[in-house]
Amino acid sequence: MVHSSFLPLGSDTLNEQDVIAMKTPVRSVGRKATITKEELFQATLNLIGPQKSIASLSLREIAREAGIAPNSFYRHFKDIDELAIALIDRSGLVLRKIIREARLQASMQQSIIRSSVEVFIQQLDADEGNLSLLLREGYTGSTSYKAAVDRQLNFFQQELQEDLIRLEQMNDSKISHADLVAKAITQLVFNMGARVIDIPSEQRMEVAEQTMIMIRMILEGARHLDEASIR
Amino acid sequence: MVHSSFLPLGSDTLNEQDVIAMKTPVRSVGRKATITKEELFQATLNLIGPQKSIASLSLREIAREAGIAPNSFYRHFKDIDELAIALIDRSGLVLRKIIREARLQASMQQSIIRSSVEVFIQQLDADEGNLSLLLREGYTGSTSYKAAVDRQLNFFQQELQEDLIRLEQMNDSKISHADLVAKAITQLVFNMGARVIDIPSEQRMEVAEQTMIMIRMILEGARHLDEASIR
DNA sequence: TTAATTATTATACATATGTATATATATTTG
DNA sequence: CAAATATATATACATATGTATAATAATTAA
Repeated sequence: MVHSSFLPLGSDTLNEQDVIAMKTPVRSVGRKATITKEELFQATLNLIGPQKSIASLSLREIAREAGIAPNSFYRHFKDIDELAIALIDRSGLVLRKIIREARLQASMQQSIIRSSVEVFIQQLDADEGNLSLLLREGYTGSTSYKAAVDRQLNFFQQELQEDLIRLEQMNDSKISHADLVAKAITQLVFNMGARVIDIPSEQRMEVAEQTMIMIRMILEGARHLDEASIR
Repeated sequence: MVHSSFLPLGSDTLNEQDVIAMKTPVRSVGRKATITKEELFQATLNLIGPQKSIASLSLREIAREAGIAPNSFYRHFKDIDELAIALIDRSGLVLRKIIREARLQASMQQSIIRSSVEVFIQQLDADEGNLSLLLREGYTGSTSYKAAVDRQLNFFQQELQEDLIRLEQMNDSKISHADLVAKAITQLVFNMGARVIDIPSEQRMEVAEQTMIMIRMILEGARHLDEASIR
């Protein structure tokens, strides 16, 4: 728990507890020791969710959650947009961890499909904040948000493409349009993530299974595409 | 239905007449003659865009754009959420027109792929407001927004599935998992729409071509999936 | 230590918001 | 045509927001 300050600033409307706490201030009136960017990130992650995008947050809201004065925000970010983009980049790191873990499992001769999808969903539980942020802001958000998300998705896609080529070579088969295959799979997986994010875990696996079948279709299709007539 | 019965709110599900009936507003001195729901829809569509979701709009903003007093809003909708859901449903109509047109072209023995994707993009130009709304609110927005969008996407998916089955029968081939094929295609097409929405027309066609290849992969894959070993 | 610098908070203000209440004006009804 | 009703506007208010300015406390430099 990083965001909690010593003051009950959480709500605007004071309750009895707050009033009592004010009689014996545990914190010096002047100032909090230090504010880290990470605290502001965490506060933001606490506030956003499947329902609430970054754009819908106010500066004061974030400051309140972080337990700092509104103006202190400016010492760290120019405005919320600047924080948002930094946060998106940060979430991209989480994502790359996922693909790397998936790659590890895939190179263990397991299915790259299963590992990708399952690790993705797994991670969704563990670190919901980061991932949901990425998923959402890719569709909403300003142009610069989208660009930031796109940058991160490209990492995912790129590493996936390399895996695909490597695995196909091992299997002595060859797929056409490896780039598009990687792109399509990325889209489907992220779409899955977006839809799965606010449903209970049990139902998630069903969606995951469906997604795996879709991915199998794409892979099989890519293998047979040359032979197929173009209509 | 929760609406008070004396209000001329019509039905929740809009028909095509409602959409077409866009009256030009007549301004009188003291007061506006009548405010139609359609005017509020239009005002909202004017305000939102690739950058701005419904959730980010204020009631006063919409009223201002519609040229009415803030309080007049309440005569037509309980709050912005109610308007948003009605607007999503309305946009679904546009969508269904698209799939119908695509189906028409497909039954002309043209490729269902090409017609689906091209008509979709075409429509994106003609009626950007409606469609982008649907695309965006499906990922952002409250749970009820998502549900509303989902409802509309299911129409698309359902009709597509029927087309697929019919076309495959005509070709004497058979695909497995027709439902998943329809779902995957729907996802890819909508994803395409979301990405394409704020880029110039020339570049759109490239993304469209890519999407068509992806769809071909899925179709080919579905045809060969039975034979393929499940790994 | 003391002075200088930096980070944080306090106060303040113009502006925007949702909505309650009251009033005015169309439209419908008798 | 007038009364009744439905519908739009005007006014008002409590509250929230971004941010400018000033004051204060912690940290660093001297």
